Amino acid sequence: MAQDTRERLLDQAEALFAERGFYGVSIAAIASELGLTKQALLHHYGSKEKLYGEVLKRISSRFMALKEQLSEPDPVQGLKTYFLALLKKDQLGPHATTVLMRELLDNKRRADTAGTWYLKGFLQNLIDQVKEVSRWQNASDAQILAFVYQILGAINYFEISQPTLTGIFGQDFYQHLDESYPDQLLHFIDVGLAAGPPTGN
Amino acid sequence: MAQDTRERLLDQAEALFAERGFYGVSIAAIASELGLTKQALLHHYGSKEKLYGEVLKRISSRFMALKEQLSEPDPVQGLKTYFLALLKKDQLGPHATTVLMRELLDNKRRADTAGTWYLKGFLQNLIDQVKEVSRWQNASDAQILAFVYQILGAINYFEISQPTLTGIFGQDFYQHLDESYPDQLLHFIDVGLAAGPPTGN
DNA sequence: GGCATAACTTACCATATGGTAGGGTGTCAA
DNA sequence: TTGACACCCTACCATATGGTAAGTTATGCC
Repeated sequence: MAQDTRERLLDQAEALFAERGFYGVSIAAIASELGLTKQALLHHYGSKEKLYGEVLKRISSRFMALKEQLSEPDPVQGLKTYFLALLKKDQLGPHATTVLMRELLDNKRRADTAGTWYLKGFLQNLIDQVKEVSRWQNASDAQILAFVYQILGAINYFEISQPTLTGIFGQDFYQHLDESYPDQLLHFIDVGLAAGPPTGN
Repeated sequence: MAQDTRERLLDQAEALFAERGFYGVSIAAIASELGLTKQALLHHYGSKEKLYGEVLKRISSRFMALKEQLSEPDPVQGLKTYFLALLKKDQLGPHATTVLMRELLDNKRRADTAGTWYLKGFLQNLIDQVKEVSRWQNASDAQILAFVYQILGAINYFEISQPTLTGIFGQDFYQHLDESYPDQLLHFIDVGLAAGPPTGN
């Protein structure tokens, strides 16, 4: 039961941090959602910062677990399943990318590298995988990273735009867009990989 | 002079909202940066919410002004200059995209459509422009929007990742990456436009 | 049974925050 | 000169917030 409460607090924290950001949520609000007082939360996690750290830690461990998606015979196929796993939120939970996006935004101020260590491995995995693709074998790391970042941006930016896009174009259109987006993404991964890095012509 | 103070407050507000987010900044902090008290700010803008609204308003007007970039004889070239203008922050100011990204994140909760009206025109412009490209004439709006969103994501996600990427890979590598990114982006716009929307094969 | 410890609770506090009220000063038009 | 107004300030306030202190209850071990 105790472990259960700890975990449920972490779940709530992740959801609320994603929705409102670190400063937009009070620890009282998180605890209250489970019918507890903030002191229960402080008992388990010590401080708001530590709680937030635990949230990040759990998310990054989920990210690391994604690595196995890359182990496919065809490197292109590996990348595609990997990015698809990022787009679908099954393995990361619905709030992971949002929390990370906020973390990127706040990182300028925070300036601690605590939350970035796992990102390094994450990006390095992707870079190495792209290097397996024949057209990219002679590409520089910067070129590869730029390509990877374009895909990541396409995934994450679309993700956080959902409410806004729904508001603008209506729910039906968004649903249609959401359903076709994975194919669109895979298409452009294919095209991008096949085209290779830019040549200075 | 009065107008000057108003504008400087708005500038400061934009910068600080971008850095720390709406809840991360106090109006006292904004005013203090100019050697004023928060009451000076309240005198000019009434409330924190209204100030934030003015910040958004000014940013969106800058966005609208970008539209003229599209009026080039070649639609592909028009898109390229347009996206390039988004990537370089000359015309939008250094904080515009960051503020908008935060706004997208908070939009779920805010759920007001106040900040989205200009986005509709903005996206519609892009959609119409892509339709001018021969390979895309028969594409659905959803397909086009998906493509546009991939580019927008590539631009904006990269933008907010700067501090993190610098932390991970070092300043030199980031600078190199940053310099080559525009070409990378243009390359993949070219490739993506030339490839056309995905065909169901 | 006794006792430590986990898992909470109610009080309490210092601080920060957005906003109100009202005063002072300069400017400018009548 | 005087009145109005813009501009900005010093109080002041209610509320929210993160965190401490200390007490209560349950649980599990000896």
